[in-house]
Amino acid sequence: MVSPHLVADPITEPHAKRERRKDARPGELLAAALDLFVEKGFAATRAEEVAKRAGVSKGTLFLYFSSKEELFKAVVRDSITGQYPEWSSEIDNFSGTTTALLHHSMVVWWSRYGATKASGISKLIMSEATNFPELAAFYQAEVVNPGQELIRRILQRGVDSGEFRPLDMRYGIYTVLAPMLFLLMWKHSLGACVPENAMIVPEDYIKALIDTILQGLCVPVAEAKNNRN
Amino acid sequence: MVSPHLVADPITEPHAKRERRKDARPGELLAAALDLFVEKGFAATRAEEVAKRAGVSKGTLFLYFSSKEELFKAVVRDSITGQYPEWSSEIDNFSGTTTALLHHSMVVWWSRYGATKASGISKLIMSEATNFPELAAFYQAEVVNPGQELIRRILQRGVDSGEFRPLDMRYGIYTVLAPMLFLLMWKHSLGACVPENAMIVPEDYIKALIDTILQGLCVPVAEAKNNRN
DNA sequence: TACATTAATAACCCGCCAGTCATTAATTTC
DNA sequence: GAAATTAATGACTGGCGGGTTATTAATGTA
Repeated sequence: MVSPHLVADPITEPHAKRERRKDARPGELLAAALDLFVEKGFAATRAEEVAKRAGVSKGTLFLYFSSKEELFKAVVRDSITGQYPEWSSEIDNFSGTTTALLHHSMVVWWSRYGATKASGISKLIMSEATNFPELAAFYQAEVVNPGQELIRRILQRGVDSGEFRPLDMRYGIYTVLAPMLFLLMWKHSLGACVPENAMIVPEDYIKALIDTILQGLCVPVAEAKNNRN
Repeated sequence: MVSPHLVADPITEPHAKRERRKDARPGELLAAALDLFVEKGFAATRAEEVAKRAGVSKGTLFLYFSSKEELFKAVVRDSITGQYPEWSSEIDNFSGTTTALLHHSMVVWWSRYGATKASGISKLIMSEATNFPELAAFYQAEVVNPGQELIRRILQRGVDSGEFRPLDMRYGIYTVLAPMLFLLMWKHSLGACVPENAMIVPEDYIKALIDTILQGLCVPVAEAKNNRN
């Protein structure tokens, strides 16, 4: 998680019973909640188990967060939203081609988000949005909309420079977003239960993906004339 | 669902109490289960509610399906797996270009599966795979593997004919699969809770997608020379 | 040391739900 | 139309889990 712990992990370094540590509790509870939400989903995560992992009783959890939903919102704010400003300025300051920027952004997004525990939150939301509409609305407003805006800026940069063909931005962003979110979903769903031979290697997937996104499946018209067999 | 009902919908045409209709019950229970699994997911669907929607008591449900998991497997076999033979032969018999075949397949897949209730099953599995590993394994074996094989055959046809560039099939299939499954996920998750302006229109999404898949984002090298601005 | 404050606890409440089983009654058999 | 068969029922069980609260005890204050 993002928030710094004020003390050592309560699991590895157990404390005396009934120790009073008001400042440290929220961070420890958020860390435990992130772990369990990602592992089991929102509905299937038990408040008591979150408390236990954080080294406190269930009563203490509800002392710091008024409900399971509020706990979840706090986890999202703690582990996702905070990264946007940094990404935004990286896009602004990038000096290479937009092709390189796009490539770079996808690889970096995966290594700094997709490959981390926090990405399980995105999977959780897509999984449980319809059962918890308020959480979905919260996520749409605070995570999805700002995130899509970042992609839009990258693609617009390519169109403006003449590198990319003109795009309907309303759907163009999904050219990038859809395969990346699919990879994320896969990693946290079937990818976790699948036989060796059906495994996706994220780095290889992204490499193959970028190639197709940029050039398409078709043989370029110019080459096609020479290669006809 | 696919299986034909042997009698009219028990909801719209209620029957006398304790009517004995052994032949009709399984189909009605499968239909009710599909509705509710798609609407609420596997874990959140209540056996009693399935029974109620099918017009029977909970006891009767367990008379025909030994557990909730067996009920789910029966729903999958009833509503998805049955379609594969037809799709397979359509691919074999298609006589146009592979570009046209790919386009056609994606549109048809959406209209005959993605846009229907049954597609909610795919969303459900990606959502709950980690909580129900046996269901995930079942789905991987009976749905995912055969489905990916169909896509592979389409792409290989294009490579063989010289229309498509050579592809690493291990990842090439995801060029097609990922955006389509993302659309499906979206429709059944955030897409169901999202404001008007963030809505995805599947037909427009697919149109934009196919264009990019085939040609890529980049301006073709040949044109780029003329268009430089 | 005595008292006040409050962090932390554990028992408790209440509603839910997968799966069971004894009972009921519709249908079949003779 | 009586007996046998079996489809269907609904009450019941056992366990779970979000949230509450009376109680306990750690810490601060004087």
